[in-house]
Amino acid sequence: MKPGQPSCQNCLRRSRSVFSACNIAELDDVSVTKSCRVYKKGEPIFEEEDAPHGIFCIFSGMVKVTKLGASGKEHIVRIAGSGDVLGYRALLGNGRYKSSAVTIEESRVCLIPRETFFRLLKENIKFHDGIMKIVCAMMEQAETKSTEIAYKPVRSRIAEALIMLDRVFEERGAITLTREDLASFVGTVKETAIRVISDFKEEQLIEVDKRSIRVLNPDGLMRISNLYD
Amino acid sequence: MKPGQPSCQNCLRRSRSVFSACNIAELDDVSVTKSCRVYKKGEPIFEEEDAPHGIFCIFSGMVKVTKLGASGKEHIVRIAGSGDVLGYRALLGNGRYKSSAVTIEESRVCLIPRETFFRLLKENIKFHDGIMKIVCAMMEQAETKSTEIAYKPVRSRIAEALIMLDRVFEERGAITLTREDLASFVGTVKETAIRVISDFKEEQLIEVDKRSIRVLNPDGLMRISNLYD
DNA sequence: CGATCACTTGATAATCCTCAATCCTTGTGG
DNA sequence: CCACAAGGATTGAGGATTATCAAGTGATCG
Repeated sequence: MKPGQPSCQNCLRRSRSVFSACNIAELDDVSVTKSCRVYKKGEPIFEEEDAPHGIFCIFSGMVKVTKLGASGKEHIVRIAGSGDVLGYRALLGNGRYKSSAVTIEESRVCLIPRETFFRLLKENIKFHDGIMKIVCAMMEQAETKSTEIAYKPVRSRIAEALIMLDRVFEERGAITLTREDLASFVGTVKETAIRVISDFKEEQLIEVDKRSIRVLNPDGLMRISNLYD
Repeated sequence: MKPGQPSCQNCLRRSRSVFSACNIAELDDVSVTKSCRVYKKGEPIFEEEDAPHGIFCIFSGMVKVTKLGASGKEHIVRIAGSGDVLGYRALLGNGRYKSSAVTIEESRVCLIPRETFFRLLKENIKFHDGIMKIVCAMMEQAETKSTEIAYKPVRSRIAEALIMLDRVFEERGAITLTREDLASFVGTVKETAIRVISDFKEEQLIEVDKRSIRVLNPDGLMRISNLYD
């Protein structure tokens, strides 16, 4: 393990990550070959059309995965946190990144080189299976998302996003996304997001303190999310 | 091979499908274990929340893959044709179908049982790799689609869809989707789709004959698709 | 402690959906 | 082979939703 780098063996989120499929020797392999660094808030980890050199694993912090949409608007595809991996698709699909990853808070992120990744993939069936399951889950998520953007009104989409983000930000105790990021996560503009959020506050569904949103009534939000089904 | 069933060895689309990675013995395995049948136009092949028993391979015909959206509207996730496989995600992800597949014309479809599928997956690395690439490509496609539905106007989305469908319907010589299906493919309603299509006809970008649409000026459509980027 | 970034609000306007009525196409049964 | 039923396509009017623009106020950070 290189100096100043967190070891995979001691990674708090390991049990909940794909690397839970790896044995000690394999984790050692990863620890020795990876290189980690701290990204400041707002710093890009990789960008659309870059060529991949490995997969990234988030040790701590929060990252938004984005795609550039029409008229330069960025669409947030998903929010990734500690224990999540990024950039596997470009490697597996043998192409370039088709999205960018940018930290939304200071984050410590490890880069596991492609050779190590493919070695694990080949030698550890459970790891391979785990990656496959992630890709399938993401595919499903993306399809669901486009269906929802197409046919659910903004109010419902924001209600749903808040429920989902509440889980992602669980350990933070509150959702701390800018209104703009929240908007681009559900496919709308910040002004609209602001209005809906302030409605939800009125309706006591959430509690807002500056930048942070706390969900008070998930069932109520869930109902709104499905109101127009 | 069971009587009345097309053999994989002679499948016209084999060279362009994932099964191009298979050798004679493997194709034989598939041919012997699969079961094929003809689905009438509009007949479902599988439906959301069904449990998967294998993967489907389209021998001939056209199939729409759909998801149920808000207020019962169906969203067409993609259009699959001859040589395309369906239903792999539910098997790989170890879950149920999260979308439905319905024929949009009479189609001959083969069901390859899960055991055969997993056998191929395990024993043929190239096949495995091919499936992985498909899943990655579909994930990318879905993410792109949600970004576009979020930020591109209907006119642009329809322009783009026509270009893409033109390839899918290449051998038919024209795009033969109902206005309603085209609408639900781009995430709008049939009336809006009809108006945009008739604009495109006015502008000589396409040629319309009854139900079928022929693209005359792909570059013009491409320009419209990217107009608001 | 100023400057930058985020948030808020209101007015206005564009886009797109809904509803309703009508017409055309296609396929089917007599 | 014709007639009619059913499904698909079309058009127009009206209205809801959501985006845009503008003009602030409040927060945060070097």
